[in-house]
Amino acid sequence: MAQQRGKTNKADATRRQLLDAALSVISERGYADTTVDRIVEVAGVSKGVAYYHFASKADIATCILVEGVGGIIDEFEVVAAAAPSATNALVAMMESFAAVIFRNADFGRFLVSELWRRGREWSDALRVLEERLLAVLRSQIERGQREGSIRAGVDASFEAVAIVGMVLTATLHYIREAEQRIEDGCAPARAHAETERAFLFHIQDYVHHANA
Amino acid sequence: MAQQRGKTNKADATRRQLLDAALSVISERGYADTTVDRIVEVAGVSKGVAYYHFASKADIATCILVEGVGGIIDEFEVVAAAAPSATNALVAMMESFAAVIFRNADFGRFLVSELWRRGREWSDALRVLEERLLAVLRSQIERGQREGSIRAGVDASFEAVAIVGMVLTATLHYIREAEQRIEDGCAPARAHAETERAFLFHIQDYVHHANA
Amino acid sequence: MAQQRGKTNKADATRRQLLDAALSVISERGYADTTVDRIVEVAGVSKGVAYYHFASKADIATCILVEGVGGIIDEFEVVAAAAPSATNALVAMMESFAAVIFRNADFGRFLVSELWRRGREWSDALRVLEERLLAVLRSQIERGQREGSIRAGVDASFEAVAIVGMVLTATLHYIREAEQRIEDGCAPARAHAETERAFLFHIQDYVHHANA
Amino acid sequence: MAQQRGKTNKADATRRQLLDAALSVISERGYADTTVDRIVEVAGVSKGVAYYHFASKADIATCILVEGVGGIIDEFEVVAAAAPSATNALVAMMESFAAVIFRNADFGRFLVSELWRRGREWSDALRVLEERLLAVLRSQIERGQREGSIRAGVDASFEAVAIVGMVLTATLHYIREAEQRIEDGCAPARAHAETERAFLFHIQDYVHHANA
DNA sequence: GATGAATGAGTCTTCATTCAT
DNA sequence: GATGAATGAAGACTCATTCAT
Repeated sequence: MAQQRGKTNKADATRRQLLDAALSVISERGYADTTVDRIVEVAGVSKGVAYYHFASKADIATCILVEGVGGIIDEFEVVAAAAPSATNALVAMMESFAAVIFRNADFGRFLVSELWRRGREWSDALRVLEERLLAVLRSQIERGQREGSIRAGVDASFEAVAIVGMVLTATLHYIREAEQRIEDGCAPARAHAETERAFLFHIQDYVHHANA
Repeated sequence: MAQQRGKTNKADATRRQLLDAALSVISERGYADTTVDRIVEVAGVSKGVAYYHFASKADIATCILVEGVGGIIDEFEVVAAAAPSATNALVAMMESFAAVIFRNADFGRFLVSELWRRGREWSDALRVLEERLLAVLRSQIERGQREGSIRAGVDASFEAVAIVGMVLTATLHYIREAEQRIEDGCAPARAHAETERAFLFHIQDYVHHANA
Repeated sequence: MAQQRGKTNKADATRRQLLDAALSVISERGYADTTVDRIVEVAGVSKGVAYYHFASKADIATCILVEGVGGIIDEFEVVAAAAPSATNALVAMMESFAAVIFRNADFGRFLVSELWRRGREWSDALRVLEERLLAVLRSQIERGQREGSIRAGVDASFEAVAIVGMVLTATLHYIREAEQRIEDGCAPARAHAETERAFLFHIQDYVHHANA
Repeated sequence: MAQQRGKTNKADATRRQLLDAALSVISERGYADTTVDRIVEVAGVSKGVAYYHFASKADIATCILVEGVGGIIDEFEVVAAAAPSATNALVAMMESFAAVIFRNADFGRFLVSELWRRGREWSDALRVLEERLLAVLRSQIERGQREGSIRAGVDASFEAVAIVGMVLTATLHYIREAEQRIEDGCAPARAHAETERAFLFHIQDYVHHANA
C-alpha cells in the first residue's frame, strides 16, 4: 500500500483528493465498475498522478479500506479505554460505529461488499483489521461478564461478530429506507438524523436485553 | 430473467450446470471478475449454449440470486405456517437460513456482496425479495408479541433486519474460521458440522434473551 | 507460444495473416515500437482476434522467431544430410541462410536485434534454437576436418559462430546498400539479385580460404 | 546531441553517471523498455538533472552510441597509423575491437541491436560512423594487398563488413558462454579473461588463413 | 542548478456479445 | 441446437516530458 510521505502539503492534498473521489465513485457502482478515469475526473486531476501516488487501482481501494477500518478501530480503542463500564463501552462503540456508517454510507456499502470477498489484494489486510476490531469488542464483552453486567451465558466471540453484523446490516438498511423516503418526497432531509436516533435506540435496547 | 422451460431434461440439466458453474466461479472472484468464458469452461459447455439459455451474464447472476433467495423465502413461509408458536417459527427460520448458507457459502458470500450494491440489473428484484423475506420475519415477531413470548418493546422491523444481518455475518464468519482450521490442518473436515451446531445454539440463545 | 490447431482453415489463415502483418510491422520499427493496433490494421482483422489466436504481443513475436529460425534449421538439416561433402554442405547452408535473409530482410533485422537481447520472453527459446543451428554447422565443419577438406587448426565452435555472424551482418549490409542504391535511383531494382550473387561469391571464397 | 561543456567537473561527473547508468539499464532490457525513471534511479540523481544534461531519452542513447563507436574508430585510426604492416594493423584493430566489447558487453549488445534498426533518431549518425569504421578497415586491407600480405582475390569491402560481423557476433557469443559458465558455477570468474585470449587466437588465425 | 509532482497521449489487454457455419 | 471464431468498445497502466517551487 502506498505510504504517505510528509514531503509536501500539495502532494498530500492530491492524495486525499484521490482517496475521497475514489470512495465516492466506488460506493456509487462498486469497485469493479469504478474506472480510474472516473476517479481522476471526480478528483479533478490527471490520470498520471493517480499512478504517481498509488501503485494501482487496487492500492487506492486498499488505502480506503485500511484507513477507514483503522479509524474505526482507533476510536473503538479510545472509547473502550475511557468508558467507566463495559456496558458503557459497548454502547459507545456501537454509536461510534453506526455514526461512521451513517455519515459515510458509501464506505459502509464498500466495506460490506468486500468483507467476505476472497482473493482480493486487500483481503488479507482486511481480515487482520477485522480481527482487531472484533478483539476490542470481545474484550469489552468479557469485561462486562466480569463486571456482572453481561450474563455468563453469552459467547463473547459470537456476540462480537453479531454486533458487527447487526450494526452494519441494520444501519445500511435504515439509510436506504431514509434515502428512499427523501427521494420519494415523503420526508424532509432531516429524516436521516431522526432515523439514526431511532435506530440507535433499537439496537442498544436489543443488545441490552440480549446481554441481561 | 430467463424462464426455465420444462421442454427437455437435457436443457434443464445444462441450465443447472451453468448456474452451478457460475455460482462457484462468481463466489471465487466476484461477479465482475467472473468471465463467461470461465463459466462455460467450468460448466463444460460451449459459449453458444450459455447465450441460448440465458440472455446475458447478468441474467445468469440474477437467476442465481432470485432462485436462491426465493428458495429461502419459500422455506420461511412453509416453516412459519407450520410452527406452533412464533418462537418456534423464528428458531426454525434461523436454522433454515443458516443451513442454506452453511451448505452453500458461495451463495452466501455473493448475496452479502450484492445486498447493498446499487445500480445492478438485479438490484430492484433483490430489494423486492429482501422485503418479502423481512416481512415473513416481521410477521412472526409481531405474532410473538401478540402471543406474549416476545416483549412489546422490541421493534419488529428492526429485529427482522438485525436477525438477517446477524445470521448472514456470523455464519460467514464461522464458515471462514472453520475453513481456516481445516486448511491449517488444525481440525478435521467434520469441524464444519460442529461449528454449525455451536453457532446455532449461540444465535438462538442470543435472540431468545433479546426477546424475553 | 500459441499452438496452431488444425481445426479450421479460416482460423489458420487468420493466424498466418497476423503473423505476416506482425513481421512486416515489427521489422519496420522494431518490436517495442510496434503496436498491436498497427498489426491488426495491416492484417485487416479486429483487435480481438489477435488475442484469440495469440496470448500476447510477445507471443506473436515468439512465434515469428521460432517458426523463422526453425525453418532455417530444418533446411540446414536437409541440406547437410544431402550434401556429398562437408564443403558442399557448408556452401549450401550459407547460400540457404543468406537466401532467407535476402528474401526476408525484415526477419533478418528482427533476428539480429533480438539475438543478444536478454530478458525477453523468447530469449530462452531463441537461445535453444541458436544452439541447434550452431550444432548443425559445427558437425559439418568437423566432418570436413575428418574428410580432410578443412584444416585441423580450425576451431569448429568458433567458425560456426563466425559464419553466422558474417552471413547475418554482411547480408544485411549488402541489402541496405542495394536498397539505398535503388532508393537513390542509381540502380535498377534487379540490383538486388546481382548483389546477392556477388555477396555469395565473396563469402564462399572467404570461408574456403580460411578453411584451406 | 547534447554537447559536453567543460564548465564544471561536477556537471561532467553527473553526465557520465547518467550515461553509465543508462547504458547498464539499456543493455539489461533494451532501449524501449528502459525508462528515464530507472536511469535516474540507478544514476542516483533526480529526473530534472537528466533533462538538464540531455535533451531527451533518445539523446542519451545517441551519446552512448556515438561516443562508444567514436572511441573505437579513434583507436582504429591510431592503431592503423602506428602499425608497421597492414597485417599488424588488422590484428591490432580486431584485438582492440574485441577488447572494447569484452570490457563492455552491455555496449556491444546495444550496438548490435541498433546497428540495423531503421527509423531511430540516431540511425543516420550511426550509419555514418559505421561507414567511417569500415573505411579504416578497408584501407588497411587494401594496404595489405599492395604490400602483398593479403591475396588480391579478397574483396576489401566484403572483408571489412565480415570482420565486424564476426568479431561482434563471436565476441558476444563467447561472453555469453563465459557468463553462463560463471553463473552455473562451472568456472571461476577469471574464465572471462581466458575466453578472451582463446577467442582472439581463433579469430586472428581465421582471418590470417582467409587472407593468405 | 535541482527537485519531484503533474500531465495526458498512447499501449496492451480483456471480455460480453454476436453470428456464420 | 451447438460451436467457436470474430468483434470492438472499454479499461488499467506507462512513461517521456514539463514546470512551479
